[in-house]
Amino acid sequence: MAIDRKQLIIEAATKSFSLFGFKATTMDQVAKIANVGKGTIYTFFKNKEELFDEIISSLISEMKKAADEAMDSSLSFHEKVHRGLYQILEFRLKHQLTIKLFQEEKEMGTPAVMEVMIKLEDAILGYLKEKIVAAIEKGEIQECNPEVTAFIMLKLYVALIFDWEKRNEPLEKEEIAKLFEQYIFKGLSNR
Amino acid sequence: MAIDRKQLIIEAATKSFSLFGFKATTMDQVAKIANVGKGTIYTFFKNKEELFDEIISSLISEMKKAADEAMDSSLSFHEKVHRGLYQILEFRLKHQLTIKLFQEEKEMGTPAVMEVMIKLEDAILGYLKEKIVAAIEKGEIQECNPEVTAFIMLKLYVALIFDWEKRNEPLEKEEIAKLFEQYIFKGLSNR
DNA sequence: TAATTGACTAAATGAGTAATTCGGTCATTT
DNA sequence: AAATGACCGAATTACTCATTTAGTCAATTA
Repeated sequence: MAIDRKQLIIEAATKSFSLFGFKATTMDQVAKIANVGKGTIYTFFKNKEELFDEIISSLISEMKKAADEAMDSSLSFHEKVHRGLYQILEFRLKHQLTIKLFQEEKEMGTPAVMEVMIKLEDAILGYLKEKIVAAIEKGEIQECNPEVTAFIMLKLYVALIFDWEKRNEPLEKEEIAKLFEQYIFKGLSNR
Repeated sequence: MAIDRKQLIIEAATKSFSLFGFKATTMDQVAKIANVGKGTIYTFFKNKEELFDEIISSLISEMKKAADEAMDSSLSFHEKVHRGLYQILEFRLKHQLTIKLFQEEKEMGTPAVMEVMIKLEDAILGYLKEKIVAAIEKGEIQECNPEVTAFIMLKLYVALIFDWEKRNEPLEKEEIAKLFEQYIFKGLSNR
């Protein structure tokens, strides 16, 4: 069988997006890295954005897989959410592509990138929401609005992992888990 | 007594910063609005940034005053924090200057504005921290790290008031209070 | 003849630069 | 002594034009 040109293109584009970002990646460059004529790219993808989208979709799948693997059905809901969310946010910190895109979103506000970041956040929120709905059904947690709860959990994590670090010493993974438990799962009150 | 030129300048600058932002406000413009020679501004303020700073300092005082007034010593800690924080964040939504600066920070990243926004956040966090320390001493809430707790409370509020609205129907004041109570003060857990 | 290619085009970009604007000063005026 | 605005160098902006880029399509290849 001949070489899988589509796969070559995806790999080349992923490499280039990770290295230079979306805007600074040219289709000529992708074609060259993939050892493929530029026209060939357009037989598989309608345009640059669609190529980008396909790459992001696999990224989202990878994230879900990583989160699922970090969970263990024997764990409490609280531990599950903590490990899953932490895994997803670690992903952001470790994978070149997500780092580059995060930076490009902030610094240049490239529209295609902004769009894709919203998609990414939606995927995380949807994933979380599923877990929350299941936990309510199983009676593991109180009745609550799953949408708002997913939103609060994600924001709290992002704040603790990314925002806190901007002005303070980073928090340890265990500290974050403890804070998460203390606030979301126990509450501060004395009564 | 002759007209208070310093006050005129402050008022003119506040108006212009509110209307056009920091960067787009020129000292000539401020002088013209204040009906004052440009040189006069420099007898009261070292430079444009110092003028800006003085305006922000009064803004912070105003915020503190508004928050204090919204609290009532007969209220529970939870109600106090909710009302105080809500007041402060309402302030942001209602006052032209804070709206403009918030926008300028995001869209243009003007250095002087970024600096001032950090100062503003620090003021809010410091204020919150004080209230938390007092509440721990009085036994109204559990032992906790006041810095982190203030940070979490502010982030949660900002998320619920500003970020949630970006993609969903705004939450009512009462809903926010309820969510705040449910998560920070009671916790989600069933155990 | 179906898949692949790269020269080509119109549109977008950005480097270079000329012109303008701005923050801050200070000699003059009030 | 206080206030002013013309003035200055630095910074920003507006503009131009050469280059680059996404996407097309006629020619080529297998």
